Amino acid sequence: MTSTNHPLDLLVRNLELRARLSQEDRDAILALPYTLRTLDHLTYTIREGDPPRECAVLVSGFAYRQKTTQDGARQIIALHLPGDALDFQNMYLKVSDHSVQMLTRGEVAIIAREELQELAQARPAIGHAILIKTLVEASIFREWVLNVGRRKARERMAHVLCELGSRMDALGLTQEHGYELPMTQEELADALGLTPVHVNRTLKLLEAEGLIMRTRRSIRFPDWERIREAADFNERYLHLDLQVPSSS
Amino acid sequence: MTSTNHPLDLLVRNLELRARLSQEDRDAILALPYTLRTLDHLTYTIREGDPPRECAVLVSGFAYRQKTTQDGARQIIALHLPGDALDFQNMYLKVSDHSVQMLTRGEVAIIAREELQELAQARPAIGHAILIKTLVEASIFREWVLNVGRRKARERMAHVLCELGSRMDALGLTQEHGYELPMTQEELADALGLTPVHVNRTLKLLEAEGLIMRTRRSIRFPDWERIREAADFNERYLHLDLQVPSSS
DNA sequence: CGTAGTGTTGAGTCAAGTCAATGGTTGTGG
DNA sequence: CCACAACCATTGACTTGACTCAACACTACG
Repeated sequence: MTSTNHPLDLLVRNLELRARLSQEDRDAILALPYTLRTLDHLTYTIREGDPPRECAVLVSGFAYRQKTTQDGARQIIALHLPGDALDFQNMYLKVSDHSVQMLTRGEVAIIAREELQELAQARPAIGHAILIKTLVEASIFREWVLNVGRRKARERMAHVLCELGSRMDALGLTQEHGYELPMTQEELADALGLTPVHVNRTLKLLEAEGLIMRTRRSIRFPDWERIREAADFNERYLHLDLQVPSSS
Repeated sequence: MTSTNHPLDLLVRNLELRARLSQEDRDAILALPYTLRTLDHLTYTIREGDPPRECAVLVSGFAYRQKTTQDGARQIIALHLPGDALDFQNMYLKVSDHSVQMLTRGEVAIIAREELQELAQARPAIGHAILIKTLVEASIFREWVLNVGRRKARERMAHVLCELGSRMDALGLTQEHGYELPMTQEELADALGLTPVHVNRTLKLLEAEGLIMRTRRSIRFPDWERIREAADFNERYLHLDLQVPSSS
């Protein structure tokens, strides 16, 4: 199922969605030494408390960021799609403050932290692109604080479904406003700050309202505008366009 | 009340807590052109939807980041202390995805976005320091997702009180584990994803448990270890030490 | 000394959680 | 190919943490 392309191709395309790269920049990224590895569901890429030594780039499959409280409650902080670098948030810090784990089985390209840091320093455009990516990730964290802090279960659920839809769409992973949702209801609960039981009820509610259609793990939106509104979803925070400041 | 020092001194010291700067770096920051301005409570530094043109550095007073839902519910995403740059999160993006507002009256040094960006590019150590600061801010966002998503009101409240205590302590703004809490209960509620009424009850509960002492807006912790435990507070996520990777 | 903004308290309601049982799917090994 | 096991989804009955509404008290400042 691996494409015939270079595994880091997705990363390059992902960075280029947000920042400009020259041909040399692209080539330099593709020239990075890496190890390709297939990871199972639940495999950790990094654990809270560990010093980051490498940066994993998701080639296929999905992953998430996660923190837990003392008494074991888990909160999923972010979801990651193919092409995402999983460790930009960690690799410049001494100790990781959260864990990253595979949401599905998938492939990962592992790059040594120093290699990536040197490249970012040697090629400012790449360093800039990485900065932009981390800033956009931070923006998503902020939206999640709002989502979990101030929206009710129905809107909250609709909101993550919209976010995933938009982000998958930007990567061309959707089929007519529908996609495979690679999460169990328990995982959804941990992303939303709810219980699995309530997630189930909320999904059924959205379904009864005609806002979503479900078959097993696949989600479709019969009317994007309607769910967008129900979710209070505004994709501005995803910063999906090229981040070249309007110079004036 | 302005110190006789350079207004950007606090920023330099703040950056140096996390990254190494040379004397030339320090001087270069202090040589930045800026405008000093006194802002009242609730004045916006930047509004969601606006293009960032400048970066405000907090010289005195407090500020916060904020987003609101369609129906007007507000969530405070982060709190800022003197020395914090309020717009690192925005200034490399085309449009701001959230607002920043003064929590108290205070002074702000305003620097043009391009000036700061050019400096960051010309002096890699400064660029690196800015990157580290944004990464630490992102770490705090993540902890807030966990706090709001998975902790009950009592722990949640205790947790922000601890965070503020720790951060103020790092700046030398506390007196024996106590500090002036510059927020109304309504603002606290918006930071915690609760209602003002419940904030009031939760504060009284913590007080009754002997975990905090209050007089008007001032907070003291009779027993830091006890509240730390009650809050499930681990300051790792604040990355309070110098972020030089353990090379091995 | 009056007024506006905060803080405090009580009573009643509701969204979401808990507990517990039942049903469905998928994958695996006999 | 079937049967079982493990995991996941669904549902109902009940509980609870947090919200709402509403009144009242305090404090600071003009």
